[in-house]
Amino acid sequence: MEQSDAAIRTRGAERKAPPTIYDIARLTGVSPSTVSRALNKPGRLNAQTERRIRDAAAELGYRINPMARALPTGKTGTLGLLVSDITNPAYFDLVRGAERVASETGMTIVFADSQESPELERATAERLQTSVDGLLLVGSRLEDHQIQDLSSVKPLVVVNRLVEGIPAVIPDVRPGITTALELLREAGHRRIAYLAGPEASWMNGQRWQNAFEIAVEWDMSIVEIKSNAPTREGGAEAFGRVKAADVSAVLAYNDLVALGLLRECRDHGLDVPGRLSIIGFDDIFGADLPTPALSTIRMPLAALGERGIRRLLTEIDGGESEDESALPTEFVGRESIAAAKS
Amino acid sequence: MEQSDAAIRTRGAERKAPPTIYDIARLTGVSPSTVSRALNKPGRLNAQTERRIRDAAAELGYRINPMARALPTGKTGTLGLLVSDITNPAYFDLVRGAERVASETGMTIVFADSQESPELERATAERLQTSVDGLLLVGSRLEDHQIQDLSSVKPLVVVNRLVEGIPAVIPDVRPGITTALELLREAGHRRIAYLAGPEASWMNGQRWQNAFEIAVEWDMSIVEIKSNAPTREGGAEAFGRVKAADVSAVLAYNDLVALGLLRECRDHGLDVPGRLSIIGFDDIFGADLPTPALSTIRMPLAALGERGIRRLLTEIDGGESEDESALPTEFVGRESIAAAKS
DNA sequence: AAGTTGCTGGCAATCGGTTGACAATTTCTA
DNA sequence: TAGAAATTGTCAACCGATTGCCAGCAACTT
Repeated sequence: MEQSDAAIRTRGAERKAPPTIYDIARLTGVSPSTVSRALNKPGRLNAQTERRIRDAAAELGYRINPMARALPTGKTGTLGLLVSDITNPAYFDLVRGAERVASETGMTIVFADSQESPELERATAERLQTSVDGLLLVGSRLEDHQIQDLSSVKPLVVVNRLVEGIPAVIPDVRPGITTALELLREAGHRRIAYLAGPEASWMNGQRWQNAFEIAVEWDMSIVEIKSNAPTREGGAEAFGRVKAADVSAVLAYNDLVALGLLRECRDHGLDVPGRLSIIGFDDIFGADLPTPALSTIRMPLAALGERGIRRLLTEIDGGESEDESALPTEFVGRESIAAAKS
Repeated sequence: MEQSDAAIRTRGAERKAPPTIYDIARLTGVSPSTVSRALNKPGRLNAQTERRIRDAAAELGYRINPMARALPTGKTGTLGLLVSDITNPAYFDLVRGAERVASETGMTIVFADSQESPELERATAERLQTSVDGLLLVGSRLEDHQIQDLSSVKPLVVVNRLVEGIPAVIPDVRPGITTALELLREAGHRRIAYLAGPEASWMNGQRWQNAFEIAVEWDMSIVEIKSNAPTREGGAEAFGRVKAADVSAVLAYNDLVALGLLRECRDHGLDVPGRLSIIGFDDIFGADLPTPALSTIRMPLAALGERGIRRLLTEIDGGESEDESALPTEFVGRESIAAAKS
């Protein structure tokens, strides 16, 4: 009974309109523009007047209406963050980093994902652009010119991607891969495979490219194996091809793929790391959970998110920040690698 | 060289203002209000005129300015989604579900987390409220009256929580817990523990309450063990207390805690499930990864997200939807439980 | 033929802030 | 003490849509 009464009360409650600067103006006997100045241009007004207005605002519980402000200024106080797949744990830390910087600077982040679909990505990006001050594209699957087009509308920064003329924040995968391959070589591995990610992913290209160069330089044989999706399912599904490739170690596009493959190996009785060593990328949540725990190349995700937002903010301010150096990656050794069977 | 040229070109580009209805009006020789009608009130205008205007809009690449529309209508087309901890994989599916419904209905979701801090949650909620049409509070750590206060400002729906007078979407944990305890009892367990979550979590109360009732009914002894945080660290940290409690099975507040405890057991040589059975809640990403794989009580996360948003939308429309039934949970048996040592 | 009705489209006010220009008042300078 | 300079607050236009009201016109009634 009480419950339903309360329900009616709350639902029926005609929510009173929030106070505006006009209310404050009336209460303090000044004009609305004066209120606006008191709140936004400290020092522009007489100190007493400003005090009086601020007090009144506080008393009324005034909150600025972002929409109303956005109209004349064109600034919404919102940033868009678009990732390729929200269910990839790799984005946790990145989002956290981005969020921290944003809230420090009083910005709000709108978070969306494109579910690995370029078409959906473009549509979402365009939709977001109408209501944000700038866009952060993480691991975009769009083509260069599409990104450039978007960038001509509103400030835009890419993460994990390089596009001509577009400000970017990227990691340097070289150190991590170098350490990983070094270890493999020392452990006697001579034939390795790279289990690929999406072709549209720039990051995938980087990882393959670097692994390739280093392997060649060190006289290890390396092959690229396709996978259908950068997910655990995709990794599991590639098991047959990996097995057929007759390699002793696999570098997988990311930890999801690596975990999928790892599990499939176990289910098929293929000993990891006894007969096959597996290395992933990202060091996502859960990489340390399986037995054997997954070795991986850790990306500086939080830093990528932070820098990405910071870069976007200076871009919005029209600032001329030079490109910063790529953020280093790091190999994380766990149990999924061992010496190659001779 | 090319790169820096391009950089200058794009950065220096004075981005042209996007087209407005005034541009369309000028181009087609009608008044702006007519353009507005053509675009929003199909049928209100002469079919030919409408066609002409729509074509012109398409040609100019017109996109409505949500801010400008929000001012007179008061509708922003945005919904706020506030979770307690963005790094909890349990929210994946929930967010995905919410996002799907939102984008189906043309709404944008603003996603934020409160990092388990009630103070931050309140502040974030208030900030969001100024720019959204409604708020979805998932696993809120606020007190009832705080939620009621928020609800008096803008439409609000809670998920995983019940507050008097506030529309809610919740799961029914009973079936899952029942099955789990049934299994434990059949396996000979007589002394079990519940490893608690945050006191401010309503869901924690539910899980404990139900487990308690069922255990008592079935003559199993049950104790509640505190944990400091609903994370893997929190679970690991509780190991000592669990061990000291001399129980043969643990029901943990969520999978994160369960995974933390599981790992700590392994590291301390305590055999799971040989000497201790462990069950979590949520069935998050990674629950199946460890050895032994974690048994858990799965929550209908995607459905919670979907229903939450749908409920919020009818709330915004002022619709009088009655409360739907709670969504059932389901026990997922994996390797982390076994017969109790006699 | 006068009156009704229905369809089209324009006018103008409005949402809640921001900001350049300016007037009124005070303070400073010589 | 007159005149210049600095300070303080108001006016009014503007951002880009939405919408109630109304007028013009054609078709339809009776």
